[in-house]
Amino acid sequence: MSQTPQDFSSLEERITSDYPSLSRRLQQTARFLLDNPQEVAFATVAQLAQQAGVTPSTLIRFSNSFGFSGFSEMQQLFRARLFDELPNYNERIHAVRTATGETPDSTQLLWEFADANQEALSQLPNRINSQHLERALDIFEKARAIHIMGARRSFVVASYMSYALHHIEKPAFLVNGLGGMYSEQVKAIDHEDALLVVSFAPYAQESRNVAEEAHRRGIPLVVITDSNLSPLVPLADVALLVHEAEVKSFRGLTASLCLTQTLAIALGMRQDKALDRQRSSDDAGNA
Amino acid sequence: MSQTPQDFSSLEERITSDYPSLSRRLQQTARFLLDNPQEVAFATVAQLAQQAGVTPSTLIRFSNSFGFSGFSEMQQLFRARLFDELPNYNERIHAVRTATGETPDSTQLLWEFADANQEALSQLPNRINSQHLERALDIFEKARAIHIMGARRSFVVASYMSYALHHIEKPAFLVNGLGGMYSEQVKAIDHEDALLVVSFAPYAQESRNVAEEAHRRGIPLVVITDSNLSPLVPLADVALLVHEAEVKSFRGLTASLCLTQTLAIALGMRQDKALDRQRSSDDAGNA
DNA sequence: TTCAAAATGGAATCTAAATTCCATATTCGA
DNA sequence: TCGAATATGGAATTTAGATTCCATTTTGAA
Repeated sequence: MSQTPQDFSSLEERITSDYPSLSRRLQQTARFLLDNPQEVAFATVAQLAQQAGVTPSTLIRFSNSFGFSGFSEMQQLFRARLFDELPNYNERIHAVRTATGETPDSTQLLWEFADANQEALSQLPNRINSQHLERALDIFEKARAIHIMGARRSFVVASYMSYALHHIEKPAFLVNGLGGMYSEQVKAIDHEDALLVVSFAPYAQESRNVAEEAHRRGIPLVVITDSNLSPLVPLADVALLVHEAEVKSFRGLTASLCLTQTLAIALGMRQDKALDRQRSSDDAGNA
Repeated sequence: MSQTPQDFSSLEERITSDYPSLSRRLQQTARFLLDNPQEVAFATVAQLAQQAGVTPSTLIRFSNSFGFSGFSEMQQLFRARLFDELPNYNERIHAVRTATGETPDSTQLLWEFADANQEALSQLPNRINSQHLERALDIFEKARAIHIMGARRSFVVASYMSYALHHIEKPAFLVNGLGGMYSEQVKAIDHEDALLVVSFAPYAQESRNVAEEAHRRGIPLVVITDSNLSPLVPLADVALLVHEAEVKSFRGLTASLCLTQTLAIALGMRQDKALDRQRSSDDAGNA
């Protein structure tokens, strides 16, 4: 006696292996489901039944025969699949919580944070627009030096970017406002440089000011922020949006850090390529 | 009078441009919808309303105000988006990889980083020893103030800890070596305080010096590092070990950040509990 | 060929979700 | 500070969809 499948891939397997023993209509249903998993995730029983050429009852029976309480239950697996194979976040948290008793102790909390951050990371690449990413890199590559600004929470991201850029030997300066000299630091930015501003709700005033100043001066501006509604978006040449995990009303930074890491390394790879090209054209010239 | 949006991106645009003229609740709704398009595609009005912190009516009103006959009609756009944008995580990675040939472009890289960091996060809670975590929290809770030190890459983690502690209103000082004054800053640490040193291979000399100084003076020392073989471990009262992801020989920081987040919030929860206890015993005294 | 068992379709029912409506609260201008 | 206009929450209602049930059909063994 086999278990009811808990995720899409085991369901898929089960259907495939049981297929020969199914009745004509159920086979027809099976074929349809495996061929159109996307459709199944969204549509209603009636719609699917029609498309599959069976009756709604057949779909229900099919679900029941695989151990589900009804079609809806089975449909959840088709939906979860679209969420990058991740089952429902809340259910998992809940599972951990009940397993460890009522009071969430620090280890419990660690699980929750790790989980929430994983979730954020899994969605990050889907949410980042490839064109935007490329354009940000174009700007950085052209820039003689990159200036980076982030206040409060965003400072962490800014300092990481600064570190990573040093690592790939791209000139980088952290606009840190030491001695209250934000605006002086912005004034020192050359027109051949670029500026990266990182800012999340509630959007520190210092960051807005710096972004505005750079915008006014026509300095190429890339921003990393959390929403299209951020006041920095209208000022930016390119805006990269990240969505961070939140646990106990405290937001993480993993997605932003991961994006930052990517920006720096991608930039490093571009630089290497450019250097290679330069070398080989030099060789050609010498030959 | 503008048209009802027919696809997700025009809806997104419309929401963004109309945002300022919306009421408080509708703005809240707008933010939620734009931040969680995936969720919106699947969940029911009631679930979404709860997550967004509004009532179901608000979601309907929101949909109506953008010209839809109801929420369901608007939801179709969120679904359509998933339908053509997201085949499947693995398929996606593969598609990106083959489409771009051998050289991984920036988007490909983003997938790799996100994936690697997810992996690191998934192992983090298992690798962290619960007792160690608790002991670190004990030390922090007892401390009047927490001093934090991290150089280079670890500086990012240190500054995040500093931010997070301010957030929970625990006195925190970043030992930043401004003006080359590391040792002066360590000398200023009181015996009732605690020190957190973050250091990863190749273990910056400054961090070792600071840790040694604190150890000599008998100041409670917690370290976050990457191996039991780290020179900081013998000096520490508690050592927390994290294992970071590595892509293109570049290490991430997500696991350390996640641990840091946990430390801060767990500490915050302890403080709250202590405060509650204090209050209720005060009440008892008054009665 | 017949009959019992299994499968099927579709109407009837039941459930859950979407929507409407209205009383209350909030905002904003006078 | 008041009152009108607008916004909001939540209960009541409606609607759509899932599920069940049963009469009919098909299958396959004797």
